[in-house]
Amino acid sequence: MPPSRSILHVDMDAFFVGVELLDRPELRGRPVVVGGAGRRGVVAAASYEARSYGVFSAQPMAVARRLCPHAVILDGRHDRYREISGQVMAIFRDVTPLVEPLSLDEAFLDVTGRTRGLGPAPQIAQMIRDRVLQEVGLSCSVGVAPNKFLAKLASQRAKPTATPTGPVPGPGVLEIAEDAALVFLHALPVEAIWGVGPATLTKLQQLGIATVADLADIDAEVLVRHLGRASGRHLAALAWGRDDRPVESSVGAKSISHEETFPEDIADREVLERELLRLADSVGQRLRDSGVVARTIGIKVRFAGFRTVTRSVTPAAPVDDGLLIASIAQTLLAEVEVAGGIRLIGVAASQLIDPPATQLALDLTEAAVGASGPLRTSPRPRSPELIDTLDSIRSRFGRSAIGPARLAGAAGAAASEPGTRLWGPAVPVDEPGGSQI
DNA sequence: TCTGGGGTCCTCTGCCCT
DNA sequence: TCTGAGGGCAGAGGACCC
Repeated sequence: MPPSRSILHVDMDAFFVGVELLDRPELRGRPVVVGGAGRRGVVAAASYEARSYGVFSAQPMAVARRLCPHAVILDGRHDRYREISGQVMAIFRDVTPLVEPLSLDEAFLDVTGRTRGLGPAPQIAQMIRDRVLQEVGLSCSVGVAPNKFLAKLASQRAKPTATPTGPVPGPGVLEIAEDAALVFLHALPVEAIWGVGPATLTKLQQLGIATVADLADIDAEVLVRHLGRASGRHLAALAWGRDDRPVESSVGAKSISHEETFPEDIADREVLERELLRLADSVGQRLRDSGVVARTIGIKVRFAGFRTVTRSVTPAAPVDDGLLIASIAQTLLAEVEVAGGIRLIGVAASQLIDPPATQLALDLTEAAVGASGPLRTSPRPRSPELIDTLDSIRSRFGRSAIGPARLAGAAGAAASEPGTRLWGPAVPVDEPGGSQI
């Protein structure tokens, strides 16, 4: 029997909205929605006042507007959220070094080794809540349990709830003790389990499974047959509250990607290639900022009818130069029929590794050819010194200070910076072009 | 109503090599 | 020389999360 652990799951309450209210306190108490304001935008976060009207995350913004016409709708400011998230994570790391961020607004903490000095885990949880409120000005909810799965369920139960008459505060801290876990767990609907989405739910319902208790009763091999080996075994264990995954404090990114939904579908290949160049440039910049190179480059294309395809290739040498990534992406796009219109395009770098000791991809064209044949457009190799110089100009004057000449003067979606529009296309705006390479 | 952006993980298939 | 089994890897796509 392994020794019992004390795991916390800390989840910020309506984080993006909370950050906006820090900067605009006059909006407190009003329904506030953060997300893409354009025709194809979706809701990224809603205040509990807005949720009382039926607004929720991932909902199309058009629906949110109809449900709550008087809501204040704000565009997201990702840099600001990242900054505040850094302050919150610093508090967590002050409590324990074992912090595993899941996203900007939530993290697992293993406080097993801190209970002797700081008191029982629920007391540590309350201390964290108090500190986040006092030092950052935001509220959060904390789940306390012997493992990650139960801690996450607990934090969801600790949160405020939205009711038709307005928000109702939650307990803030909720502990699921080991001996009470099964009673709590088996009463839940099966979709409460982390990892059971619409597709898995349908399969489980076909097996007559509606609650976690039903799931616990069924033979694990039946689950494996219907859901696959990994998912089947994992769900069978979770149904009994078993989850021995450790809190991992140093998990590096496994892929870096940028994608963009256009305000209108695009069938012009030249425009799409320009978009790929812009996205690839950003991906390359982030790879270099992270000090990694990518073994695999892929594109994602979503057609007008919402069908999505991906294409990827592993070149002979790893890459981190935006121009080269763009060439690879454009080669992949050449295999895709775009005449019917494209609503989304994306570039992804995966299989991230440390840069090789020797300078990578000096012959860039050869590196990119790899297994996939010749590039559609062969980039002129850029020296590491040139790339370093460009990076330092951007670091000093901003990302838009300098960029590929092909992007200069591009309007609308093609002119904005990937990563700045998070929740759908905005209304196209004129932006000044930066310097050119 | 009409579906974002950035991720992770898993499964399946086909290919290559032994 | 041919054939089949099995492992490893790449590529594509699905599902899920926040």
